[in-house]
Amino acid sequence: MDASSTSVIVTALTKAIVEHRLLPGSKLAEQKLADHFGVSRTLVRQALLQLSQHQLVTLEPARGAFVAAPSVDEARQVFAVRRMLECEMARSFAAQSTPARIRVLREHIESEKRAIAQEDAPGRTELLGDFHVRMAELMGNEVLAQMLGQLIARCALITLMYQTSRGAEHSSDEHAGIVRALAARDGERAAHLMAEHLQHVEENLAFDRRVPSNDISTALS
Amino acid sequence: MDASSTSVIVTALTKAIVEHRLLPGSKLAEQKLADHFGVSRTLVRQALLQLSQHQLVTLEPARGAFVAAPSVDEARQVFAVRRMLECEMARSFAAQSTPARIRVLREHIESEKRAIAQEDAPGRTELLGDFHVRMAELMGNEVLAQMLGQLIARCALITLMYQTSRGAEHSSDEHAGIVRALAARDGERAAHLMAEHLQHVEENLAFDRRVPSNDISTALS
DNA sequence: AAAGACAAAAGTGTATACACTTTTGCATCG
DNA sequence: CGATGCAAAAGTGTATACACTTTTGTCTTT
Repeated sequence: MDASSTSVIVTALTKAIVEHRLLPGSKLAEQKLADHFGVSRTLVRQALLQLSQHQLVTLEPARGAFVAAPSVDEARQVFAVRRMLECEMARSFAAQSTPARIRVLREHIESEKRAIAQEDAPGRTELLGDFHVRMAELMGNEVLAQMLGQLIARCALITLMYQTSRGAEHSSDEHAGIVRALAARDGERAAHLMAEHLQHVEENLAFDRRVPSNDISTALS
Repeated sequence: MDASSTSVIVTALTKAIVEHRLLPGSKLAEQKLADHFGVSRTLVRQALLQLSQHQLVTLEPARGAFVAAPSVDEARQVFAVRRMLECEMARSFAAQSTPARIRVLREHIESEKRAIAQEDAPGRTELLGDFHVRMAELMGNEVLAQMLGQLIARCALITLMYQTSRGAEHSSDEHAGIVRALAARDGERAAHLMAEHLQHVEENLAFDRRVPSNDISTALS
């Protein structure tokens, strides 16, 4: 029971959705995807089923699969969960901070800065999210890392349409601040900065323009 | 693209796994399950795919599906994530505590006590886990509730084999203590009690006997 | 010309078929 | 007697077939 062919499709679709090459509400017809990937509908269905569990795709009975259009409300809930997880994560990280780990994070921030300088919007957003996943991985907790990965992919659907280049720079600077606190093993400060950071990212969302959408009811609401 | 037939299978298998009618390591042959549920392998495969994403089942390429046997290490990681989430959850809950919500929790604890008195092991374990899911639901955060639900089902695979009746009573008492703190809107105390509670549940695991298993390598390790 | 009905087309939901891999049991050989 | 090899059996992985639902476009009726 192999997932390799399926996971290729999942990865490709995830990337396309998160990078907004597929807009929220877009129909994902099984046969078209099957043709595109050169496989049968069977594998496409498996992939769509997985994506629906990751909340990147919604399945409507007998109508098919559509790129998810998370509501602002849903995004808020996701951010609330991220705050719960990530503030504690920052605290724990500080307690078990090592020079090697700090170096990894600093290097990651360098990549962020490069992507921002080059105005590489998709790469930028991906890296800004990956900073948080990287932290989770460094803590050696795969469960946490996987969970955060899903939560962050889920927000990416929303953040990408709102986040401006300025917001990106701001985020990267805040990452740097968090790493400084971690390096100083100041868990309280790290947790506090993380909370503020997520607050800022979230604030960048709700008070901005609406999202372009392929879904009629969303577009006209 | 309906999931209704599939979800019946998912629910049934989840229940069977969590209640330990299917032991960790058991082979889940597609055709046998298909015969049992009176459907084709197609739907069974969909269900197994979902269960593997919930980490209740592991898929080995070309070898099939097996009931997951989470390692103690994995369980620890799950508990670490639960502590992060649930302590913060308790704090937030206290801040927005209402008499109605407290009542729901108190009533839930009554059910726990009944199940314990009747020595209903599966029901008891389910209810003890549901207390935490119930809290998440009362906070109106579906994302959180769904996530906790998965985490808790995942631990159930391990906890059920270790938790003694005494441990169950202890847990229920600790739930009551948490609710008292919530009712008093004492967020700090609620968070602290929640941390202790999860600590206790976790401690009940690792230092106990090994798990009976159908999986050879697990059984002989 | 607008509304409704109906038929064709498109697309999903499930079952089945078939290729390929792993497992199992037996026979052969050392 | 134990080990090796091989063939049958069992089981997974993917494709295809077919039933049924939704959508779409046209024709009729008012």
